[in-house]
Amino acid sequence: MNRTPGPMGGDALLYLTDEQIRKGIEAMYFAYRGFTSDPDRVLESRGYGRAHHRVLHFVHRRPGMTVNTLLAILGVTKQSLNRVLRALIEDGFVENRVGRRDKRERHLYLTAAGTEFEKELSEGQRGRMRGAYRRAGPQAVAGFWQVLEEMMDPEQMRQYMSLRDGGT
Amino acid sequence: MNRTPGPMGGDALLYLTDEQIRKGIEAMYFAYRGFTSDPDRVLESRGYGRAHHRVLHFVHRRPGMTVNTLLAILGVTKQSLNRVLRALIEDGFVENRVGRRDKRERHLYLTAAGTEFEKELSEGQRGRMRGAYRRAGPQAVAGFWQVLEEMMDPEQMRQYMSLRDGGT
DNA sequence: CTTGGAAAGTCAACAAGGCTGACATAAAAA
DNA sequence: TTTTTATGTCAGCCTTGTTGACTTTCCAAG
Repeated sequence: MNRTPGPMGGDALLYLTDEQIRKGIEAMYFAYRGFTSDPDRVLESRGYGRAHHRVLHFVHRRPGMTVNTLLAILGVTKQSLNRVLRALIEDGFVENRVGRRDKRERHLYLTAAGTEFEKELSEGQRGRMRGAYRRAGPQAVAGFWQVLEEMMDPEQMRQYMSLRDGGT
Repeated sequence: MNRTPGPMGGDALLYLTDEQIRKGIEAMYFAYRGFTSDPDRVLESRGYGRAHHRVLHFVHRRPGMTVNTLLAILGVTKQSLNRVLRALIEDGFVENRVGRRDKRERHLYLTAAGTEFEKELSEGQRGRMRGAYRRAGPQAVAGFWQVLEEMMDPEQMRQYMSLRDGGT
């Protein structure tokens, strides 16, 4: 479907002026800002930062994930993660269970309070995305997805998709 | 087009499970990371950060913009911007001209070196987006745009779109 | 069984880039 | 003349990233 010459004898590439590309870059910037603004407000009121939100999000998505896995997903150092994770554990939002098969590993879970907090954090974000999806329509959403996928780092994504930490 | 019931008697809303919405949230996170990774590498090699890139980008897009305008776009404090802007001016990438009509204002321009640097910074990003656009196809791109626009803060965007700093 | 390496955690020190508050100067506007 | 606006600057704080060094616990290979 792409690469086929258009009616003007050119091809889809011709429509991608530098101006359009740069507008796309700005759109990503502003959209990402809008996208994080809701949780940011909730986080600030509770004395947390975006780093805490990321931990809560991924632990919610993959309960039982190990610390090492989380490190790989977030792409930060363990010292950096540890500061954030320690706070969340001390405040009772995240739980740290010793691995059953491998006792060196720690598997991460959200507590009831953590689940509640994560829900509160992502509520605005989910509402915003739901609204955007609804107003733009299903076809637009499909396109949105395709382009976003193309922008991700393929190496990174292959790694993330293959994660499957079970076991206590 | 939206809100019209589909062939199943339901409507598009039915397809938006919580799982899909949350996957969309993750897609934004990972895509944004991929999106910034190219310039980040260039910046690091030169001892700059993302904040410098943002300044170069917007000054390139709107030459002659005032400091106040840039502050409004970036949404940071002037103390924070000043640190970054000062470095760019001292290093000869940005120029600071006194306003003609209002001599209190400083209008910002990229120098030749600044234009070059900006180009180098955005090169990878533009290539990535161009590739994503091309592989996903024009229809997908239109949808991508629609959804991104819906995610931006409307207040913020109305403000940005109306900017037009002329004058020296 | 010993030993090497992996998983996790911690301390210290540093940098970028946000923030607030206080203050200074020049120029426009009232 | 006085007030307000636009800009710039100093000092100090916070979060979240970084390196480097070191410990404890435990698995696994020899």
